[in-house]
Amino acid sequence: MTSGAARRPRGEATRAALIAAALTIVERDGIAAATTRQIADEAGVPLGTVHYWFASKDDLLREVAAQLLTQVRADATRAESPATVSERLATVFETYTAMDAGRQLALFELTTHSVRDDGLAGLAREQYDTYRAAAREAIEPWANEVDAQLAGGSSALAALLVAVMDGVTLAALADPESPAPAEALRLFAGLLENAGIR
Amino acid sequence: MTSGAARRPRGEATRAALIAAALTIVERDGIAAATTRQIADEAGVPLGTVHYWFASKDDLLREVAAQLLTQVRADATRAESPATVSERLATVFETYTAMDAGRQLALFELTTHSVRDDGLAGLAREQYDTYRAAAREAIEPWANEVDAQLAGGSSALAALLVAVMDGVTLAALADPESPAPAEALRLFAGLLENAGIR
DNA sequence: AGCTTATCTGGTCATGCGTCCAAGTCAAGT
DNA sequence: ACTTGACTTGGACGCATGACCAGATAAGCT
Repeated sequence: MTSGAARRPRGEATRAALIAAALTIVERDGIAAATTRQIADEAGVPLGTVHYWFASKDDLLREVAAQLLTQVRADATRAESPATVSERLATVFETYTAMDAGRQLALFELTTHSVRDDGLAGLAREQYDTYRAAAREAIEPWANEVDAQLAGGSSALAALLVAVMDGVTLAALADPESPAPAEALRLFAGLLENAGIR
Repeated sequence: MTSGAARRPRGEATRAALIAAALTIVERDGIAAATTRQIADEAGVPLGTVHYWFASKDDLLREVAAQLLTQVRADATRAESPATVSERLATVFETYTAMDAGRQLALFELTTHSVRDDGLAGLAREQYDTYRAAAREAIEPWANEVDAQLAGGSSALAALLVAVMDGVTLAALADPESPAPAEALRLFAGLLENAGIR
């Protein structure tokens, strides 16, 4: 990460490093552990630098959240298009579970934190808008089929997919040993096929 | 002369009051806001009392979690038995949404907090065991039907119900204006009926 | 009565927090 | 060569935090 860019204002690199460091800590240790000191330490810069580049800690947090959502979008579009919905569901699930557990937790923490804290208002909504958009895009190939056969159409299905993935992920985080999340997901795929979606 | 007002020792009542106060704060302002001082203040006792009754803040937190789970169990069993699964689903959803938003958030915070913090290890697992048990109990009347028709049986259905409710609830918290959560739930009920569960 | 034990209380401790600032550094522009 | 302005730095500020303690008080027992 130290590679050149000598022509550009060096400062921006520091700013980016701080965001990256904050992201690392949020994923590894949680939002609560992301203090200004820890972040500065992780980035290898003195404490004072943090407040030169960010007016407040919440400002930094907002940038971290934006980066997190960008990664979610990237992960969502990266998955290829399998033949059937249940295969698609399986790959999406794999993408989720392959994702670092810390990042999964961070996304949940981000939601609750945003709902509680006025300083981060609206962030949770953007987060779930992003989720639903990604899901809608993922089922795009079956859109016509779904719209014809399912109440609420592909929009409702996208929302349901997000809900199921969220619930399954959270349950898997809470109890990694339990087979319940995987079973639930398999059942859900069966229900979809039952409804004529494949 | 120190201010008189010699109060009589209340014993265990003080302990219970502290747990109740902590619960109030956790639901109203979040786990992060539940500091020992805030709790003592809410309970109307001096700060020192907190550490007389609880060895550490985590100890108090554990009691709060236990109380929270007890309430969840009570809410789950309180609901009456409707005629069909989709009606049952609707009443469960109402129970969830009727629940204070603060409490819903608190339960999610509890999960993430427990997974992150070694001091509260195992709590999240107990939480989701409780959820699944409640769900299994809720669909008990249809157990035979479900076991015969659905892959994974009523155990898998219970897990899926929990996942859907969790996901839908979280989405509703993140964006109270959006109709997506309700749509998703309606679609899910339709999928169940499609599978022959009523 | 005195003695013992449980409960309560105000104050103190070290630590960590977000924020701020005055002085320092250094490359680019004149 | 000198000024400018972006960038960096170490230290400081006031406040909140979890934990702890020695002394005060009340209740129960002999």
